[in-house]
Amino acid sequence: MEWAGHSGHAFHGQVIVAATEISVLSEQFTKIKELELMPEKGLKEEEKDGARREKDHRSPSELEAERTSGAFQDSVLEEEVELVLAPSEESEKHILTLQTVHFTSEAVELQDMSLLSIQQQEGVQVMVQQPGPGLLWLEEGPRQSLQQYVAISIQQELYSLQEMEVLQFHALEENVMVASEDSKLAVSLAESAGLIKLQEGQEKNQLLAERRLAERTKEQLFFVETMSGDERSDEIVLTISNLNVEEQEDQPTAGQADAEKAKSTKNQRKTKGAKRTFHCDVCMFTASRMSSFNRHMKTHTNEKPHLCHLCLKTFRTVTLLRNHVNIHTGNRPYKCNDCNMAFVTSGELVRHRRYKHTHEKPFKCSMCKYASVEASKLKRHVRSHTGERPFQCCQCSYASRDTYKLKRHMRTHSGVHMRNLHAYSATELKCRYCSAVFHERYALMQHQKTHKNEKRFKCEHCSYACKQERHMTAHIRTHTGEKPFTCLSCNKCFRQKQLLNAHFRKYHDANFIPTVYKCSKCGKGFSRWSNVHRHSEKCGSGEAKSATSGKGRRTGKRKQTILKEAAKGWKEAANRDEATAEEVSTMKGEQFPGEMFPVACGETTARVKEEVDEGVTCEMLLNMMYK
DNA sequence: GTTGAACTCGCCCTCTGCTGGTCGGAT
DNA sequence: AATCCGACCAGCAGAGGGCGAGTTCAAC
Repeated sequence: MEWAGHSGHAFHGQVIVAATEISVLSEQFTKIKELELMPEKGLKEEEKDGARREKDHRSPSELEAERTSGAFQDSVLEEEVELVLAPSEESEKHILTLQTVHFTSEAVELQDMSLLSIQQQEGVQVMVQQPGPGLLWLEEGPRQSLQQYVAISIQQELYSLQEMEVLQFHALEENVMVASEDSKLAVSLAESAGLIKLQEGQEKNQLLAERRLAERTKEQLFFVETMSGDERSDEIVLTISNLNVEEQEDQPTAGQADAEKAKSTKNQRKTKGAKRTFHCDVCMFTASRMSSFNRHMKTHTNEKPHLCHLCLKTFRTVTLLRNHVNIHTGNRPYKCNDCNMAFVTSGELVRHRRYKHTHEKPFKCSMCKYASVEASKLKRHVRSHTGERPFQCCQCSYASRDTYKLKRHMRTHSGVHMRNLHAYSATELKCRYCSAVFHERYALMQHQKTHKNEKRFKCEHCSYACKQERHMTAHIRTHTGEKPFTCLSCNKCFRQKQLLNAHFRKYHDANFIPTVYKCSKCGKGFSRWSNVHRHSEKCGSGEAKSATSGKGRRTGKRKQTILKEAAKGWKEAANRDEATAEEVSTMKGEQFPGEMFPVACGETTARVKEEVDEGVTCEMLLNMMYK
């Protein structure tokens, strides 16, 4: 395994190899990197034409680079360095200790290069201590398990992903039967993932340790992944997963043709009998096919190689890019037959038709009659039953049942709310009740509340005080004698408009029937309720009865309250379908027949009938119900 | 490996109900 | 003169509809 950096930096790792003579120039790695820019293509080429042909297409400089690398590899054979990559327990993840071994040779052009050997220490994670690029040494240990994972953590402050951008592997493709030096494939670490396969049949120049490995195992398949560590650890995690599942019989040799390869692949699977299962090291994902596994692993990366040339937005797949471009071009091939709507995908059209036309709602609530077009809507709805509020406001105790409500709520902590209430106002905001001045509307409102129930308007001519300015205005006229309201019929003048209105009704309105309040004991009539009350205390009758225009026994205000309450109850009953609209409409205009109202309202109806009784028509009630 | 369908997530919108403040008319 | 009450408005929250776009999966 080789690591190569760019921009003159090199981080060169070699599988199970060490050397005292290293003559690898950074620019050679740059060329390797160029090859790696199209790893999939390279992979395809190799799979199609074989490793040797792929090599033959390389430029002379690339060949030179490879020869150099080969020389390096040859040389390192002379001085083997101990390395350990010893998987043990099945499906167990190991953390390797990285130790550094410095080169002593003066010939090493990469002066900062150091050598890393890896020793397994289960559960222990040791960081690289010294800065600068180095060699990563891996040696496969006793092959005991079906799946083995090795995670190597390297502090990001020492080696950024950019510095380790290029990672060159041996055969990377599933079931690729060639894993010779010549079939090296480049995979960018920026892609975060790649496969390395070590297997039987290494060529002469293959690394010694690889030979050891091959001797012990006929096939080793590693999945190598890099990712940024979390914010706290600030490190790069290199995960090497040994995907070798079981020893295979009748395995084809490296020199077989493509047709043979496909056949052999089938044979392998057939021979194996059991299906391979690929487990994602990052999440719980498993896949039975390598292609699915690879595709899934891309979801853990930010790799989006497909660029929209119109807005420079990038996408993971060609399909996504194509859909996106359709948005630019307005190309919406899926048109609704029932309206003029059109969509990019067929799924959107189906959903649209369910919402607008077919009203098919496959997702039904088990607790009520609610049904929805989409599962997410049902999930959201169920929270209204469970009371679950998983979205907590970070600034107050409010929690919402969905993300949008929380977002909308957050506006009360800023945006609309803040601008209206808490924004600084250059103009002075004066208190309407005193001389206080504020520059924030919220502060003004809070201050003005302190004036509530305060008789802040005080007469300068007497001790009179009141709460409202309009009352003070009327009072002042008692001192000034001003009477601005004149009766158009008799020219009599009044200080208040309402006094003029009362005068007009009493003396100039022929239809006006004055309210008479009668004492329930003696029947004496009064024009004001307060006079009846005062009289009844002397008369000993207790409660006086209102006889407003002879239509009721309660005061108008009390009757209104009763009717309002009853109307509310009836309306609720009507909403529960206990009274149809048709039934209700037939009541209109009729004298109050309580028995015609919904049975559920019987109690309320009876009370109203008792307390309000005659003079109340259904129309009056219905107007209250449906106004 | 590609592709399309199904699935999923997230955003924005409307409708509705509740609450508090203000104002003017009624009592 | 004092108080009550309804209309109106603004702000907020609950519930649900509609759709854009990303992800997963299986067939080819």
